[in-house]
Amino acid sequence: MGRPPCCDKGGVKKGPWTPEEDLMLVSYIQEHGPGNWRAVPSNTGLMRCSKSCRLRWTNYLRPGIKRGSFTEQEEKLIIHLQALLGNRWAAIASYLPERTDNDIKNYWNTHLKKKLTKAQDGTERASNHHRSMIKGQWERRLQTDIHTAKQALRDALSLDEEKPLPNGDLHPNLFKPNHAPSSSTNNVVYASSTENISRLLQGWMRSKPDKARACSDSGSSQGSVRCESVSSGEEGKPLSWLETWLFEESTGQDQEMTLDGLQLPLDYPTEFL
DNA sequence: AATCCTTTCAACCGCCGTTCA
DNA sequence: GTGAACGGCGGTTGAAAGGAT
Repeated sequence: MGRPPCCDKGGVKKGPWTPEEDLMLVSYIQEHGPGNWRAVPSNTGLMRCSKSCRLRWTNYLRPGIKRGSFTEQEEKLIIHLQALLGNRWAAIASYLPERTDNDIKNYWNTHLKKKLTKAQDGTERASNHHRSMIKGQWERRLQTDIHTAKQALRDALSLDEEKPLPNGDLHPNLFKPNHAPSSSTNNVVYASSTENISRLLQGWMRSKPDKARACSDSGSSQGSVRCESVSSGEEGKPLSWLETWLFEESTGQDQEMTLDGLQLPLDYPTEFL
C-alpha cells in the first residue's frame, strides 16, 4: 500500500478544464511563474489538485505549444528517437520543444505504432531472413539505423540553428510565440483558445527568460536528455550527450561505427548499450 | 436518420526519484 | 539516516468526435 493519491481529498474537481479555470491558472502563473504546484489550488481557488494544474499547464496552456498534425520530419524524428531512447517520451519531447510528451506519446500510440507494425508485417511476410540474419548483418543494420537516427537529429538541430534566439536558448523554437506557424508546416493548426491564453503570457516570458526556460518548463530532473547536459565550451552553452555525440561526428570524424568500437561520450547512459 | 464502431486525445493514476526537515 | 512531501514520468482510461453501416 503506497501513499494515498494527492487528489484523494473530497471536493477535488476532475474532468475537462473549463476556459474559466484555464484563465485562473494562467493568471496565477503569469504572476508567480510555474512551479510550487502544491500552492496553486489554494492560492487560485481552483478545485483541482496540484498535479492536475501542472499537467494542464505543461500539456496545454504553456506558451509555444504547437497543436495539430505532425509534419513528416517530426514523424521521422520521433520514430528514430523512439528507436534510440525507447518510450522515454519526455526525453523525446525535449528534441521537439513545440510538442508535449503527452502529444508525442499519443501520436506514437495512435499513428506511428500502427504504421510501424504494418510495415514490419510486410517485411516479415516478404522474407524470413530477418530471423536467420547472422550477427554481422544484424550489427550492420543496427549501425545503419543509428546512423540514420543521428542524421535525422542533426538535420533537426541544424534547422533550429537557422532561427537563433538572442538569449541563446538551446532550442530556438522553445517558447516561440505561436502566432506565426512556420512556413514549412502548412498543416500546423494552433488551438485558438490556447493561443489566446498563450498570448497573455508572451510579455511575461520575455521578461522572465530564466523562469520560462525549459528543461521542459519546470526543470525535469530525470527523463529529459536535454537536462543531462555537459558543457561544450562554446560560450558555456550546454549540450546534451546526444548533441555532443552528433556534433563530434559531424566535425569530420566520421569514423566507421562498430558496436564494439562505438565512440560514445563519457556520459552516454549505459542503459542504451 | 439512427445506431454502432473506431479513433483521438485530454486527463487521470500510480510509481519513482529528489528534496528537505 | 529516515520518512514525508513534492514533482515528474509513462501507462492507461474514457468521453467526444467522426466514420461506417
